[in-house]
Amino acid sequence: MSGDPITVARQLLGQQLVRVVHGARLAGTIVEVEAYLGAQDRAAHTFGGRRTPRNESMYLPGGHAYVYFTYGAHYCLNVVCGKKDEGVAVLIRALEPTEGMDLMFASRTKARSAADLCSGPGKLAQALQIDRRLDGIDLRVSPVLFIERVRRQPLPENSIVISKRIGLNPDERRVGAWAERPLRFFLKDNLHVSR
DNA sequence: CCCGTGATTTAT
DNA sequence: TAAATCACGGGG
Repeated sequence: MSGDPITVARQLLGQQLVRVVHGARLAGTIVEVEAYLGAQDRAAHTFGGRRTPRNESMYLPGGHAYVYFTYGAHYCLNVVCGKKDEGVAVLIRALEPTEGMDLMFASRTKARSAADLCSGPGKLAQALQIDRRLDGIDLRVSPVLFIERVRRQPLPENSIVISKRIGLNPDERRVGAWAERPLRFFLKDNLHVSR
């Protein structure tokens, strides 16, 4: 959870994201992530060192949570990595649910199957009851949201697929060619990846 | 394919 | 103060 965001992104694949609500565990295996590279990254919230009330927690030291609200409806969870004030993070885009699926279905009334539960950043936030109240928490000490390192080694290279990041607009002058950069990592053939 | 959604950011 | 943006999801 500290280090460069591409390395951290790959290390996060295959680990468990755990949320505890009223003593119950909701958890899933991380199957899709995206790296955001900070000031140089024209698609990152911290591009050019921009600092606003919304993105302030993205400048915290590695291991903290950056949770933001977007499109009037959805929360997205990032794992901040790197050092204080670097503004780099990994967006958690999808999980394969492993624990507390009954509670996830209760939070996500639109979900028709297990694959609908956490197959997108907004979906997993809803399934795990993640909102702005968790913005800025330290994932390494929090009892309500944390990562369990169930794998010691990164997954084999041939089980990971790399692509451009989702949802970025290349026509937007600010983003430009950064929309095409290969900074999305997901598990090959996994049914819980978004789209 | 299109559209709602509203907080947040950016332009006047 | 006003306008534009948006690391999305759901419905046709």
